[in-house]
Amino acid sequence: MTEPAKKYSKKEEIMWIAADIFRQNGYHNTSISDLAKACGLHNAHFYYYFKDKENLLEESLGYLTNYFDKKVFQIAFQEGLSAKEKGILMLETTKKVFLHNQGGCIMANITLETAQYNTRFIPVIQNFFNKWTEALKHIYQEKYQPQKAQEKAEQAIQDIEGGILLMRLYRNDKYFLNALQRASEVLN
Amino acid sequence: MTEPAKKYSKKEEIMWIAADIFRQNGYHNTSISDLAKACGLHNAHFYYYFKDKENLLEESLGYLTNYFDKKVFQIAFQEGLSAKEKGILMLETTKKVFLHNQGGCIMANITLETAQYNTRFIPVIQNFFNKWTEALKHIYQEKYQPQKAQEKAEQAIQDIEGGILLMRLYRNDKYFLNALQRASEVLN
DNA sequence: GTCTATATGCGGATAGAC
DNA sequence: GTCTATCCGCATATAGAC
Repeated sequence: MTEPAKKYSKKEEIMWIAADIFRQNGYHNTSISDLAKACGLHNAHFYYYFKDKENLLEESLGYLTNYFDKKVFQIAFQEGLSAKEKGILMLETTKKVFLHNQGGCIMANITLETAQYNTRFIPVIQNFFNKWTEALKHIYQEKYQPQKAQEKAEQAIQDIEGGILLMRLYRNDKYFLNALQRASEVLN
Repeated sequence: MTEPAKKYSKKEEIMWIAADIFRQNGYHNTSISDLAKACGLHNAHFYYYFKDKENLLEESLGYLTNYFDKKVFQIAFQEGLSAKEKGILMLETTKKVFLHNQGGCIMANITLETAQYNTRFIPVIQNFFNKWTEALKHIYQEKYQPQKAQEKAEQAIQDIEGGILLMRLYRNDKYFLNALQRASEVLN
């Protein structure tokens, strides 16, 4: 979640910054002008890269899912580490990512803000949570049967997302950190 | 969460309906016109009851917290029931309330949509979660020490709120229902 | 690829008649 | 208390010059 070093395309840089603004201010409360200011672009120039505002967010969410997959979820499938080590490493990375820049999870935010009347973002966000669940499940499977590992993974993700909610509401990390702790204790 | 029978004031009826629209469509994506249509009022008439849109939501959230407290959270403090009975009754009521009308929790939605840049709704939503936590903690205390009961209550609420998120994302109740199940198993 | 100008509509909110 | 009319600003998006 820190700014990408160069070698990234202009479009990728825009998606990166846009995702951060959307996460903090919400979809409907973020204007093209807000994004333009943050990106150092003129309003109209967004429509050169993206068809419209929805498409911009949609592509940003996909880009971010890719980032999470490479930087976080893939840890679960690394060779040469024990389940406990992979769990701790992945949850430690999860912690850094969700605490970045005042914290929060754009996937959860967008889901709760729009899911009821707009299905456009649903598939890409489902893809994010599918990958996350698969990763945790894979780790938990070294200790539990597949069905049980799946349940534990879902429970951990729910606990973490609920923790992020309370963290933002009470401006206190503990709820989120406790959830991470519990997710790693599953492997004890 | 079903419509209130009459004997409620016009203002209460408005808050009730408005909360439902806000929950489904989000704060910024709900216009005064949307609310007016749903309430059978003219746009301008809202400003007779409420100072502005923010005040309308703020009062609605307070009204709803009151409703939850009376109908759900107070179950924890009823006389003549065992902890297990109170837990099951309270969680069963929780289930009905959050599954109503396509489901979702307006407190979580508004927090994630606005908490980063608008502190106005924070106190009333904190009050909601405080009351919920106190209620669950009180039930769990018949089996756990206060500190442990507090942790279990927070964990249950996080699990439930994360479950509501996944329920809405995947259009599948199971995540939410599993969380309720786990919250009641704490008492086994 | 980048910028200026602008179309067009809807948002929240108010004034004031009845 | 209720309704009509309306102000004003900002939103998304496009046209088109350079």
